[in-house]
Amino acid sequence: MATKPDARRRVEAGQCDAYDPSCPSRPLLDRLADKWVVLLLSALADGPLRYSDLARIVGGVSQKMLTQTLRVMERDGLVSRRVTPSVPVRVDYGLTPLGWTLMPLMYAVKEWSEVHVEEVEAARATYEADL
Amino acid sequence: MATKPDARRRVEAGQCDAYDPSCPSRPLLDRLADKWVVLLLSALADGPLRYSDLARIVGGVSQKMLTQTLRVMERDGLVSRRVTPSVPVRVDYGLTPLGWTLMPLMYAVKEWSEVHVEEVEAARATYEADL
DNA sequence: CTGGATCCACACCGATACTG
DNA sequence: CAGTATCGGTGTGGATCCAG
Repeated sequence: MATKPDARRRVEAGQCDAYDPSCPSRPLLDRLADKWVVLLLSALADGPLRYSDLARIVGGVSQKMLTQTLRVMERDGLVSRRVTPSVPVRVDYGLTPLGWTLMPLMYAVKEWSEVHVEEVEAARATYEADL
Repeated sequence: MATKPDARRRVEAGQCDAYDPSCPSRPLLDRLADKWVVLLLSALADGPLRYSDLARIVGGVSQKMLTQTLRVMERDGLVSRRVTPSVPVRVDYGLTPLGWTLMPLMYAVKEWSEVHVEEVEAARATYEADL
């Protein structure tokens, strides 16, 4: 718990600003602002899931994007990967403590799109009509 | 205020699910899960801003992406665009009531990346080391 | 079952030049 | 000031095949 106060101090001191393209938080934000990251973190909200479960829950995701996104999230310390060396092999993905702090935000974005999609569609229809 | 209860009912009934690629909320989520959307909505948290202000605050954004992203957000009913026909012309962008409900979520994501960037960098270093 | 590897079309996006 | 238009490199991402 030594890095969080430091980071918070840097943020308050304006030393870490996602508005600044040279700040490390910018590429991080770029990785997080991703459709699959939002859906995968949301899917893991209720506990660890197997690779095939994630592929089933998150519809339309290709094997490539599923594996690729999980790798990046694992690399960033958001999800943990546990391999059970059975035959066939079994792999479970779960949220790390760090990923657990991000999940609610992503879940909120997913829910927002579900709840407000009709309002957005209506706005789009109005915009088209006024064209 | 008639659409919101309907939408919420549809969500609770499972008729609107971002996990389903054929649900309209999926392409919406895809548009929202964007670096520039997060930064622009966050930038408008303190009130309307001019085009040039947004370009200055959100570093590294090209004219093309700035205009394009603002157009999509306007079309989706997230931001309002008000033109003052002076010379030279002045354009102000602000959050709509709908955009105002989304802004806190995006702002939270931006702040998360700023606060936790060091932890993520540390996780990445560990991942590289274990390779 | 859980990927890794490859190919390739396409969309994205930055740079640049130009305009009311 | 606030865009529009266009071009071209680059990366994304789906499909497919293969492997442990």
